[in-house]
Amino acid sequence: MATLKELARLSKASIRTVARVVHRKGYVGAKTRERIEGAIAELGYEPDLAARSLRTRRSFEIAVVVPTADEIHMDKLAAAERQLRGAGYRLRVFFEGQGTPPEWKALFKHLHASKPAGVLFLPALPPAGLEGASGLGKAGIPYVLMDLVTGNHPGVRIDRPQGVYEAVRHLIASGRKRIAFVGPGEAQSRSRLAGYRRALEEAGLPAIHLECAPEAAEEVRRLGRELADRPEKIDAVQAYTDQVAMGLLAGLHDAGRTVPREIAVVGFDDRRMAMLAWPPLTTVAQPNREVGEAAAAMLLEWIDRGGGPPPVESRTVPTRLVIRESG
Amino acid sequence: MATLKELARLSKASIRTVARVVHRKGYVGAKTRERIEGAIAELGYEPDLAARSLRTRRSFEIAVVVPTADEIHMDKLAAAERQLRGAGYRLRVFFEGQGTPPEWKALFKHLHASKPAGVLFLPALPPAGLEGASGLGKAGIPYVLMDLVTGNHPGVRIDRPQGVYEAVRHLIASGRKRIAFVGPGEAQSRSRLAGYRRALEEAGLPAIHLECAPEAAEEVRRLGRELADRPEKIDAVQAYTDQVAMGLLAGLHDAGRTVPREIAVVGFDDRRMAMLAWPPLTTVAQPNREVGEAAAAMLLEWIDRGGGPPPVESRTVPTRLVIRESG
DNA sequence: CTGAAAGCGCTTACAG
DNA sequence: CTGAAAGCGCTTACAG
Repeated sequence: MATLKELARLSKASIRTVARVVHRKGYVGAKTRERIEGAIAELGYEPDLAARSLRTRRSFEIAVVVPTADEIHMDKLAAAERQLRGAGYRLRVFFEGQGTPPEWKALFKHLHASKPAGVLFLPALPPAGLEGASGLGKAGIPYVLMDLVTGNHPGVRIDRPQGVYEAVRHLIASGRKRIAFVGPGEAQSRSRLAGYRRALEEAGLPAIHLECAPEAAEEVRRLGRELADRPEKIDAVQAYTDQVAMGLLAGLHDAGRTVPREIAVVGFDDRRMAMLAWPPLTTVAQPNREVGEAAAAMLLEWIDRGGGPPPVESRTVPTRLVIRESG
Repeated sequence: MATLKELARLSKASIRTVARVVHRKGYVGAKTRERIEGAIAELGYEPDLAARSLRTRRSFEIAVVVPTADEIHMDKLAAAERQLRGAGYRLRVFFEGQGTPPEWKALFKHLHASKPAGVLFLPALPPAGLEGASGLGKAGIPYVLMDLVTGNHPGVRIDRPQGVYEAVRHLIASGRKRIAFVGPGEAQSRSRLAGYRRALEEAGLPAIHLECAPEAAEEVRRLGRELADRPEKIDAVQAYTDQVAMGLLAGLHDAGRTVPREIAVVGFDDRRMAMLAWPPLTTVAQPNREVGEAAAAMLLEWIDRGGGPPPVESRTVPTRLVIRESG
């Protein structure tokens, strides 16, 4: 690969001057500049990032910690990468806790030692990861959480209450009166429950929280089978995720119920499968692209400030109700 | 961060000797070694990769090109990363062609210039990417395709014919006689069709290829609606992907058909949603972990050989029939 | 077996 | 405005 030295020789200028052109700063005589730019194009020069980081002691690497590699999170990451790449950074990914138990200690030790320009944490980061993230911040390594749920971290807040609020309002507007929320317990469902309860309260309708483990497909399906026979006379469900919604649909179909005529079902996430469900799922879409772009922007801003204290504000991005056929 | 120099000072040895301990090669006196190892632990030394690659002119980066970031491909990548990380390499990801049109030229220019230790290509790589990959190989940069479909490339071949063969055999064994294949045209479906046709021929049953664009959800659903009324009297379907299978299921349900009683449906991929379909989808599972591990192994092997010509052999990994309720 | 030294490509304070 | 030079941390051929 071409080096500054070769560039200098070819264009009969000093390394110093070539560097000026490469960095687009400092005055360089018009003719000299022209020669140098010609040489850059001719040799296809790209600066050696290893040398640059060795010299400047800064890195152009953004480390990305990926606790779960599902499509909605990868869409967020793809959007972030676009921005970050444009700003001259590269993404280095660490899958952690998939297939093998996570080794947070080793990972954070490595991150502290390799000093990336910044770190991006994808959802769903467990407590051990959250703690490690704080440690990075204290050590002056900027970081951003792609899904800020709780605690005092720089991150992007996905406005779940608002999306769920809209979804439940939509159910109410279409005449539903006994709307259940199906998902995990209070702690994990907090933000969705907030929107759910607000909509119901405004309409003077009762809240019905049916708990289930969202990953337990069989359990969710069974719940769906029994849903229509429950004493609460449920006529609609806001599910915790699309996956829960799909499990409920399966159970409802098992029991011979018609969706949405007897029971409406609304999901959350808008995965690609949502439109393939039967009936196609009405759901609250996560704004993956906006999340990625907002996270990238926050991280770049903190990096450009040269480390220091974390940004005070987190950004909140809205969710969006997507109406299909299930509710 | 600690440097070799500090380590040398702390352990009263020369840099050369410290380097020996770090690299675990060459003889070092027992006492010296002990002092040095103590110092390494105490300072939490991790070598500076920028300096190392600047000096050795080799990189410890594996570039990963990601044309589509869906969960099954990310599972493959996660498995590969585990192996590669263990061997001292880091993954640098490039999402290409998601959200913005792909810029293959710029990407490959960058890859040639930055000389990663190797490059991993995830499915589904379009022709422009394939061509660029060959170019890397010719320039001495090892690469592996995670899903080798066609052409002469080092890569992992997913044994689709065998999985589809098993699936169709399973359908035949359960009494199906008019088994259709639903998916895109000959070229794209070739490997699946091979397994499909072999099973049918062996049983003396007719092949029925119904074409559809796998991404066109509405079209697939319509096809599903009309499936049972077709002159071919179809009683089972092998779908191109789980997504096609789900679309067909939706259409079949629209038309009031019972699955699998009237028509059995088998998918391909075993996405996480497959078990959430109604009825839960019988499908052919891609061996994501094995694919990732095989790809990593091939890449490491080529890297260790120090570039040169590509490995002659591609590896083939088997697929696996997962029987649920839809067929 | 171990030490002193050169040099990878870059950036940048210092001269001229 | 532009040139010569030092040094980032590492590896490694060369001495001793």
